[in-house]
Amino acid sequence: MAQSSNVTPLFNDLAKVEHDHNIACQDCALYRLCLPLGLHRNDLAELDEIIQRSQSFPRGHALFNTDTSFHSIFVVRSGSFKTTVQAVDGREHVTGFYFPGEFIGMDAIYAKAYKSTAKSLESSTVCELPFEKLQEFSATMPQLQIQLMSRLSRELSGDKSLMFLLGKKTAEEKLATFLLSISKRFQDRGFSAADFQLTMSRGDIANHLGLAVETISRLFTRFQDDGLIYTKNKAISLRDAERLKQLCG
Amino acid sequence: MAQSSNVTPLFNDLAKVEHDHNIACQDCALYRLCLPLGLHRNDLAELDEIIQRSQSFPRGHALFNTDTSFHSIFVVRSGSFKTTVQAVDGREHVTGFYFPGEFIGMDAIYAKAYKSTAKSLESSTVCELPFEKLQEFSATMPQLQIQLMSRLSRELSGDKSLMFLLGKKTAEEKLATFLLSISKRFQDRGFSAADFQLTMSRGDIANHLGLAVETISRLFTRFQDDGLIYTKNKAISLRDAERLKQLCG
DNA sequence: CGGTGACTTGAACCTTTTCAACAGGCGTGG
DNA sequence: CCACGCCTGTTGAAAAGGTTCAAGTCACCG
Repeated sequence: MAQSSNVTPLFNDLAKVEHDHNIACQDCALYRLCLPLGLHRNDLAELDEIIQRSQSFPRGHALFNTDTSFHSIFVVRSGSFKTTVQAVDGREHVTGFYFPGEFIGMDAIYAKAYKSTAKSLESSTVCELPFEKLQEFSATMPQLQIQLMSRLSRELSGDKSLMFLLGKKTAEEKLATFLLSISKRFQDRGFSAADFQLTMSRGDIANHLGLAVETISRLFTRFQDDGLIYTKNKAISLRDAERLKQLCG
Repeated sequence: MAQSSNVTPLFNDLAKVEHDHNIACQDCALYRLCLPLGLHRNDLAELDEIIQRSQSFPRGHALFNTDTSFHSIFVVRSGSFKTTVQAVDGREHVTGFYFPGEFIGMDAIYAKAYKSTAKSLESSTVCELPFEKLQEFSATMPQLQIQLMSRLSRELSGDKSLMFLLGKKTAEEKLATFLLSISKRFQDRGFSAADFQLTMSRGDIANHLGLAVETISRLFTRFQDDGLIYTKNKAISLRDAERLKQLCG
């Protein structure tokens, strides 16, 4: 288990990502979740050329921050990341968590500057997509363009849900929603929906959900006492996803 | 003052929008804020053809809801809108307010279905952009494509800030931030940054900021007592924008 | 094995919500 | 044009959900 901590991948292919830094898009286990989906074979080969596959970053590595000049958007290849925005007074908000196949840095496109910071939560790798070239390619690959817009739109839609969560949900509903969201994303990636590692700290979860760490801690305890989940440090098992769903509000 | 309630436009041109439903993009006062910015003259003329300019909607008109089938994204031409997302239990969150030149419905692109509802806050008009055609055009107009991505990206970035606001700011900071944001947007549109009409209700503001109506009401009173603002029903004057800015956190 | 940071637990506190009552605008219809 | 009624907004008092503070435990890493 080199870079991704999440137990045994159900798709054998997914293991490949961990070991080969230079695997091509068409052979990548993430293909069906990733940008190239729907591209013609030739186009894909071309796109493949411009993608820069990173070496493994250690936990806590900053992919970019607000001082980094904007040239690329990133796709998580293995591991996981968090993004944060900061206020002048130092307060920080965790705006999202990102897993393999998910895009980071799209909110930087319009200003051509990163407005946020991205940090790895564990040993991780990314595919770097130089934005200029991506845009050039889009001009001749309508499918690529559609994919990019689609990605942006999906994140937008997710953020609206997150706004609802932050603005309207109770602590209990927030955590239940969060756990199921993570579960779903692991499942989509061929991992168990019930048992997984929370790669982020309790502090990160609390921050992301607009709660205090203590509240998260208490909720974990209560959920466990109620037989909804079982936690042991970073590991978590969803014991009653159905009841958890009902708690989402 | 037919459709837009916001006092006297500083740009004379802006008044035109109010009266001529079929004004072309290149003659539109919103041009510099809108999608066509940067398009070549010929391309613009082509784009112009596919844009459907709406008649005036009354206050409370639903531009779309989750049952509407997705065909178009919209640009506000005059007036203002709010978008909301709903939970199964009926709870609703106001995810944003939209003013002339701003885009509505971009979060629907990826699923080809509206996940939210858009309602006019006053008598308003929109430009409807059929999405299929927009995508066709984008294939041959790189500038259009860039504009669309840019718009999506900007909204994304704004939503991250909103998440920070909802998750980390106090009631006071939330309202101060909100007022300055609205002020800025009016200013960008050639209206006074200091004096304007809040076209949305206190309830909408409260909901959007994740607060109770009573809290908003109390804050308005307090801000007024402190000489920061002056309110009379929907009308508001920012008396001390500097101090307001310091309250934003 | 020891130290440091992450997590947990308890208790007091506080900001915001909820409940309740009232005032004020606005639109409708007489 | 005024009166009525309803919805929106305001204000006060009580309640609560979550935070903060404080202390202690636990896991991980050098």
